Amino acid sequence: MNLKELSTKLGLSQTTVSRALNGYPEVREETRLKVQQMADKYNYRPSSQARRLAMGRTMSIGHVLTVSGANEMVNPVFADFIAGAGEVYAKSGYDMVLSVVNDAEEETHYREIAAKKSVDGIIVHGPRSMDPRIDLLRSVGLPFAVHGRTPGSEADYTWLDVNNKRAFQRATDFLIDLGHHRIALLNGLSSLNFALRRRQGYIDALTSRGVEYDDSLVFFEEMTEHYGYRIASEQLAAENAPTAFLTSSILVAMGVRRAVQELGLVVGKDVSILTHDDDLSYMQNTGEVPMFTATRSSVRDAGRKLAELLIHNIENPSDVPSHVLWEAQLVVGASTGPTPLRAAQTDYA
Amino acid sequence: MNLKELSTKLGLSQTTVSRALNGYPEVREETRLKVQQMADKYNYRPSSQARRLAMGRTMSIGHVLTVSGANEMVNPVFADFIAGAGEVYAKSGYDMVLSVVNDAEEETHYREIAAKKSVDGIIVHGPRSMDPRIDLLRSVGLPFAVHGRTPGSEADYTWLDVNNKRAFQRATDFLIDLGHHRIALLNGLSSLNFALRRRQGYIDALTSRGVEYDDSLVFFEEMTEHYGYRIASEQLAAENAPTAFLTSSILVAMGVRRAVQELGLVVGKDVSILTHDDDLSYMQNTGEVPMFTATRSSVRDAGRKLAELLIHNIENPSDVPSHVLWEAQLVVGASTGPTPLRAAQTDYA
DNA sequence: CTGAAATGCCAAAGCGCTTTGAGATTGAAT
DNA sequence: ATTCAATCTCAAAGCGCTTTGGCATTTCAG
Repeated sequence: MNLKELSTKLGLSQTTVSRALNGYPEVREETRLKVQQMADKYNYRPSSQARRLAMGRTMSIGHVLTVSGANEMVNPVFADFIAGAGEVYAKSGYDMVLSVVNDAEEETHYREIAAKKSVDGIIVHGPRSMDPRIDLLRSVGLPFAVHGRTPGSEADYTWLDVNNKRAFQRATDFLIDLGHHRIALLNGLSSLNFALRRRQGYIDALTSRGVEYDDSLVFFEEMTEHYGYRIASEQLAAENAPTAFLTSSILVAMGVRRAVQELGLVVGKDVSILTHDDDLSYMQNTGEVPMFTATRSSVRDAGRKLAELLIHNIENPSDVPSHVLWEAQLVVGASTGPTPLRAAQTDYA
Repeated sequence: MNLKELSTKLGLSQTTVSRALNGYPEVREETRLKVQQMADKYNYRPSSQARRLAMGRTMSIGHVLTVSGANEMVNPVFADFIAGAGEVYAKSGYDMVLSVVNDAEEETHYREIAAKKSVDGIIVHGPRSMDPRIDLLRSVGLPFAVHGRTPGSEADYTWLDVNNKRAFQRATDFLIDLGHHRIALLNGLSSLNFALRRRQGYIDALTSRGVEYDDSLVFFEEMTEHYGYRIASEQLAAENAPTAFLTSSILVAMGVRRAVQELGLVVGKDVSILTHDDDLSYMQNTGEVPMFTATRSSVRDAGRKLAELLIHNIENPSDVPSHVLWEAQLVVGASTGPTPLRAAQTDYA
C-alpha cells in the first residue's frame, strides 16, 4: 500500500492524505480522521526511502564501531552506550546506522560517510588525543557529538565526558586516606584521551598529598581481565609491592582480584582495589555493599544524553554546542581497606 | 556534487555517467575513465537515498537489540556478533541499522520494520522456544536469518547455531571422566532456547554414564558474574557440595571462581570449573594454558557467517534456506582437575 | 449583501538516482 | 552503395514521498 493507492481509495489527493497523516493544519479534522482510519486499516507506512529523498533528511544517526589492534578488540562499553542512545533514537524517530571498521581505515570511512550524506549526524566514540575525525567532521559540516573529548578546540563541538581527572584524583585521595602510598595505576591505552586525564588526576592527588610518584607503578594497556591479572601478579611478587590498585575498568579489577586471591591474600584487607565502573548492565557492581569500591558513571546514561544533545544540534543547527561534564560517584565497596601493618612498616621505614 | 552537475560538467547525459560509474558494458572504456576521474576529482558519491528509492533496495540489514528484564540487560555477546557481521556488510556494501527495543515491545517493533520495508533483511538474535518473531517475519516475506534456532519449522529458515547440546554433553562427560559426580549447571535463562539444549546435553551425559541427575544442581538465570558467585557460594557451603561447576559464560565462571577462592579453595584442584566460551574479544580465555577449561565457539565468526548467509538469501531469493551447525571446541585449561579425595569419599560412601 | 479572509483541497514540481526504449554512429558484410 | 549488427549515447519515465502555489468554497465582518 503506497500513498497513491491510499489516496485513490479515499477519493482524495495525495497532498491531502500526506498532510492529514503528518498533522498539518490545512485539513479538516473529519477528513483527517477518515484518512487515519483507512491508513490503519491497510497498515500503511510511508516508505522511508521516499520520505528521506523528499525531505532531504535521513532521520538516522551514524555510529562507527572501531575494532582495534591485532586482536580486533571491540570496546566492551559499546553495547551499553548503544542501548542508551538507541532508546532515545526510537523515541525521536531516528534510526541508528552502525558501521564496523578497522582502525586503519577509520578516517577514510568517516570521509565516506560524510560524502554519501546518508546520516544526519554522527556520534564519535573513543576520542584520542588530537583526533583527526573531529576536524574532518567539522570541515565537512556534518553535525556530530563526541563521547569524551579531546583537547584543542573543545569549545567548538558538542561533547559529553566524565570528569576523569577529578574521579581519579578523588579515588587516589581516598586510598591515601586509608594509608596507601604505593598505588599501582592500571590505565587504559595511552592513545585514548581519558587515560591521560585519569593519570593526571592520580598524579595530582599524589603530589598534593606529598606522596612520591613512581612511574613504574603506572601501566597503559587494553583493559582486559588478563591485563589486571598479569600486572598484579608481577607487582605483588615484587619487593616493595603496591598495597592498592587503581584500575580503569571492572574487568581489569577482576583480574587484579584473581591475582590477589591466588596469592592467598584478601582483597580489601591485604590489598585494596579501586576501579572505575561504567555501570554496564552485564557487569553490575551493586548490592548493599558493592564488590568493588569504585568511581561510577553510567555509560548507558551517557548514550542517552549524548543522543539527545546530537538530535538537538541536528534540529537546531544554529544553537551553540553543548558541553556536559559529569562527575563520577565515589561508591565505597568491599574491596578497599586500610593499609595492612606489614606494608605500612615497609613503607614508612 | 550530484549526478546532474557531474554530467553537465562532463558534457554527457546522466544515463551515461551513471552507467559508467556502475560498470555497465554500454559505455566505452575511454569514456568510463574520464567519468571516473571527474567523479574522483569532485569526490562524487551517489546519494544513497535516491539510489535506494530508484532501485527499490535499501542495501541495509536490520538488527534488533532487545534489552530485557527489569535491569535492562543487554546481551554481552552482542558487540562481538555485530563486529563480525559488520565486517561482512562493509565488504558487501550493506549498512547495518540497529534498533534498541524493550522486550515488551519487541513484536510490534518487528511488525513496524516489516511494514516500513526500510531494510532488505533482518537478523534475529536470541531465539526463544516458540519464538513469535519467526512466524511473523515469514508471513510478511522479509528475508531473515536466525542466530540460534528454535524447534518447530527449523527447516524453513536460515539459521546458524552452535551444537549446544553436544558441547555440554562433551563437557559433562569430560568432568565425569575426571571423577566428578556432583556437577552444578549454571545455565542461562530458560526462556532462551540454547539453555534448554545445553541442559539436555548435560542430562544425556549424566544418564549415559549412570550418574544421578539432581534437579537442585541446575539453575537458570541471567548470566552475570554475581549469579556465578552467589550460586557457587551457596552450593559450596551446602552439605554434599558439587565438586564441579558447568557454566554458560565466562562471566558466570568468573563469579564461581571468586566464590571458590574466597573459601580458600583452589580452582582446578578442590573445585573444577568448565564454561562455555563465546571467545569475546574483551574476555579472552587464551594463552598456553587458558584460564578456564571451556567449550569454545566464536560469536564473532558466527556474526560473519550469518551475515554472509543472509546476504546470499537476499540476493538469491529462490535458494533454499541454509542451516549451519557448528561444533564447539573443547579446550582444556587450568580450571579443571580430578575430583579431590575428600569429595570422592563423601560421594562414594 | 458584499468583499476579504480563512479554510479545505488539488495538480504538479521536485528530491537524485536507475533504467527503459530508442536514436545516432560506426564498421563490416553483402 | 546498401544493409545489418554492434556500439555508444540520450531523453524521459519512473521510484514514493513532501511541498509549493493556486483554485474553489466557506465564513464573517462591515
